[in-house]
Amino acid sequence: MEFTVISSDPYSGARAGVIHTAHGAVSTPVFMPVGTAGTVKAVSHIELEREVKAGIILGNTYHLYLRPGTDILRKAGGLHRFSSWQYPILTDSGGYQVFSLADNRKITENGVIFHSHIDGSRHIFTPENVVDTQRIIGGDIMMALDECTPYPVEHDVAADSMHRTHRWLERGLMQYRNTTTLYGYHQAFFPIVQGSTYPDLRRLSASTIASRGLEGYAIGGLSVGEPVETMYEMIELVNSILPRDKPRYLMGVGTPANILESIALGVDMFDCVMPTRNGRNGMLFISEGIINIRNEKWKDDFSPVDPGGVSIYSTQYSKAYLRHLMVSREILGAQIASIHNLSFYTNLTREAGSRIMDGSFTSWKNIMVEKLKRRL
RNA sequence: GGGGAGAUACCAAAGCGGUCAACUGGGGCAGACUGUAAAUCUGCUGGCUGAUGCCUUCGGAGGUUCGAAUCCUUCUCUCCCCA
Repeated sequence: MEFTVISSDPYSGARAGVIHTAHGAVSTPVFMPVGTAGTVKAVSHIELEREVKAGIILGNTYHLYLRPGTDILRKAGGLHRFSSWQYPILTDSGGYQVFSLADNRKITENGVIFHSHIDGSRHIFTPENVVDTQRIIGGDIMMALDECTPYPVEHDVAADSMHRTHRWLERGLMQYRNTTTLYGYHQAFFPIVQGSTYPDLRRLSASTIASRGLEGYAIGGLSVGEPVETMYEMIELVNSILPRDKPRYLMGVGTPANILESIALGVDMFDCVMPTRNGRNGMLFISEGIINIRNEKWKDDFSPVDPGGVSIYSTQYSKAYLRHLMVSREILGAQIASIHNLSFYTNLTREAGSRIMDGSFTSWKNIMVEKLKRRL
């Protein structure tokens, strides 16, 4: 994997670049739709390619390990072939499930013991076997097993957790280096910075991880409930330490405004379930702000979902029709909302990239952030 | 013509003397959602009120009772069965 910074914004930390992977090049800044269980919910790969124009999508180790399971994935020849997606894939390690499935797991030094949310069966995820599973899934970028700490958390708890994540990184890295791809192409391995909202921990975590000489670096444990300003402070601090010549991936973020602000702080890669999950629940991110399409006020608004949208799904269907579909719980409603939101997100990061290259990023970003936060 | 059942809030449907402004569903309205246990979850849904509280409601009218959606009389209307 190769990353090239093409242009840097003179007024902020923003940069535009390209990541070259075995399954193609990805322009950054990039938004990566989340496809947890081998599918970006409600969106086919055809629409993902043609309408969303997604350059790379996510898969999840925990979920894919449980279903369909590693035997099937190996027989299929990896997730690309299994799901018929020919572009890059990044797989999360299951570290987020340490946070989101906190009631079903136990953390030990060796790894995380999960009780399957599907059938209750017991499974242990170690830094090593999570690499093995990701080798089988075959993502272009694999993530180290980390512990996504909740917020708020005591300093000493956050420190213990962070140090464990660092120890797990060493073990995962060893496994990564002692194993090889199963399908004939390179897979990168990204470590994850933790440290909650404590500057000293974030600084230590970033410098520890930056010293590993890897192909990209992720920032985890944010957008878990902390004030947004605190999140930005942590990003800025971490990015001042992470290498400039490698991609920086802010995990799980966020709103359109969050993404633009984070691009300004030097983040290159994003993923978030918001455009899909919130979309399925009626929240639409459009050029003028945020709307809840289920609201009564849209019942006779026959204007396009987003007149400023780039996808035909945004411009062809009316708000009134989409509201009808959502209120009636029709499947098409979830599809249109998801495709619209995702195309909005990918277009936003794409435009950020072109603004960085032509030097207009910062002024544009400042206007857009205010606009995109508005509730209509 | 004879016999029987029933009328409760937007709809359906509990309740059968006080703890009922009235269970529960649906519908409606609004909110939440940030590396997806989510096409999920939460709240409100007679009026006024920040809360307490107050006022008007259970087909209509009248009555019994300290007190009625609940008991009695009567009227109106629905539905079912037998002719």
